[in-house]
This record gives sequence, structure tokens and C-alpha cells, in this order.
Amino acid sequence: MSDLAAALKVVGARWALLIVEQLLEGPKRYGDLQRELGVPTNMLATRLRELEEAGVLVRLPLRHNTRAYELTDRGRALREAIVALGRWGADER
Amino acid sequence: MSDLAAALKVVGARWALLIVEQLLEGPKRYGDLQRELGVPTNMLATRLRELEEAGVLVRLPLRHNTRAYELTDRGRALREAIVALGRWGADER
DNA sequence: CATCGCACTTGCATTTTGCAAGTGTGGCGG
DNA sequence: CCGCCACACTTGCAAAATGCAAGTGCGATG
Repeated sequence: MSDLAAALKVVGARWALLIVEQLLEGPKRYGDLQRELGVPTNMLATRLRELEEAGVLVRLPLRHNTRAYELTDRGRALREAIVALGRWGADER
Repeated sequence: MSDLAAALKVVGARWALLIVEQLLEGPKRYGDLQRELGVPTNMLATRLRELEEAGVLVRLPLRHNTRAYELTDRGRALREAIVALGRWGADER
């Protein structure tokens, strides 16, 4: 399996890269991600769990039943790829 | 919709980026892609159609019922993003 | 003129994604 | 103390995407 295939195993699922893109701006809460991305709530929950297991992000508890999601170093390392893809997408007109 | 989301609309489907990665090496035939990627044949046919419609690649006829798939400039412009993602995936160990 | 390789298509099972409604928990006003 | 609210999910089910296996069409080749 190529390196690209390995990457896509982790961030190739729908919404995954979009979630990471949002978190590049800084830690955010579940509801923020939901509102900003318009992602279905069960998908968001599933992706956050997978991305946490993959070491891309961590949950950090704020107050009682509020927590924030923050990228790890590994997650932040996706910036270059996300920027490159974003630039390519911007030329889509 | 963000630039990233626009990009993922085109190359976010399963196998799409892997197909483009293969074609970065040069034009290839259907059977080559199938063997090298292990992609199901109906998915390959679907993706190639979509990527052609999106202007990422073109079919070029060789002999009777053989043709090659070749990236357009727009397709080749994905190299940077693919390399970046590949590098990230390579650190996956 | 039967057979082969190549590029697909088709039918159906499985998996993933999406929608809508419900659950649990702690804080807060009365 | 009690009902209500915000937040972060979970659950049940429908729809769409993906995968598997077998079949199709069509020139070249023997």
C-alpha cells in the first residue's frame, strides 16, 4: 500500500479533512464544528472518535459537559496537504 | 463552501486520488490501473468517467478497443497535494 | 469462424452516510 | 428541591456509495 493510501485510510473518509481544516484555526467545540460544517451529528461523532484514535486530535474537557477538540502535532502536520488541496479547489472555476 | 470542500467534491471519492497518483507517472490503460490499485472494476469505470467530466483526465484512443488515460494540466496540478498527503501518510508508523 | 484480450456493464450484497428523534448530565432560575 | 435548558452525544432507520462476481461487445488473431 502506498503512502497516499495510508494517509487516506486515516483522513480519506467524508468530512475528516474538513474537520481538521476547522481545527487548524484552533480548538473548537462539538457544536461549533457542527454549525460551521453542516455535518450530520452522528457522522461528526464518529469522525471525531476515529480521528482521536488515529492520534490526529485530542478531546480536552472544559466545563461539566463541554469539551474542546484540539489537533495534535500529527494533526497539525496535515496543514500543508490541506492548503495544497484547498488551492487546487480554489481554481475550480 | 470552502475551497477544500470544492476540491473534495471532485477528488474526495474513494480511489479518486489513488487513480490520479498512478497517472502522475504517465498515461496508463484501464487494466494497468486495475492491477496496480486493486480497485473494483465498476468503481474504476465510474471514477474515470467522473474524473474525465471534471476535466482531470482525458481518454486517448490507442488501438481498436484499447485506450489510455492521461492527466490534463488540471489533473497534474494535483501533484503538490498528493505529494503532501503522501508524505504525511509515510509518517504513519 | 471460433477464441482471446481489453474495456467495460449489470445485478445484487454490504457498508457508509444522512436524517430525525431521543438520551444523559450538570448548571441555573424560581 | 424542581423543572428547564444547553451541550454532547446515541439510536433507529432510509438512502446512497462501494464491492463482488459474472456477463457483454468488439476488433484482432490463429
